[in-house]
Amino acid sequence: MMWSPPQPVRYFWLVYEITMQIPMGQVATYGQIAALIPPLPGEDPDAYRRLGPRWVGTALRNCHDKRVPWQRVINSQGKISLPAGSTAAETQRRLLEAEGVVFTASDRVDLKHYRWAGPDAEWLAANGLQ
DNA sequence: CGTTTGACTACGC
DNA sequence: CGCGTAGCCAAAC
Repeated sequence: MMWSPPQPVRYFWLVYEITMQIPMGQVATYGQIAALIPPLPGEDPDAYRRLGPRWVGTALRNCHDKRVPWQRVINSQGKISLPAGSTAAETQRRLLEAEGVVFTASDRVDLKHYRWAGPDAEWLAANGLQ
């Protein structure tokens, strides 16, 4: 990868764990997931804020675990971030539509309607977050 | 050694 | 809503 978080393994693992919490038919943004992962003591909070969303994308790009519903993670504009027109992007859209997610005429998902509210406090506590 | 490039965002018009 | 811009940073060219 071109750049990586201070502790790639921990970061990637958390991205996968969090993504697996997203319910079918709902979506989350890269930034939304990044915001759930706090820097460890001594790590640069600023770097997490600036680069977190990128790291989430990198983590999902490198994910080979089929249990992870990577298709439910899209960008802050409600659009698919994979290269437009690519087979990968088409696959993501097809998977989401199969879950009931509707795309607008501008190939966008209405985040107001489909955005995941985030993990509940119980899950966060059980995973040492917040 | 300068430029391009990524599964990102926020912001301006 | 569509586009451009800036911030970002290390690897690949």
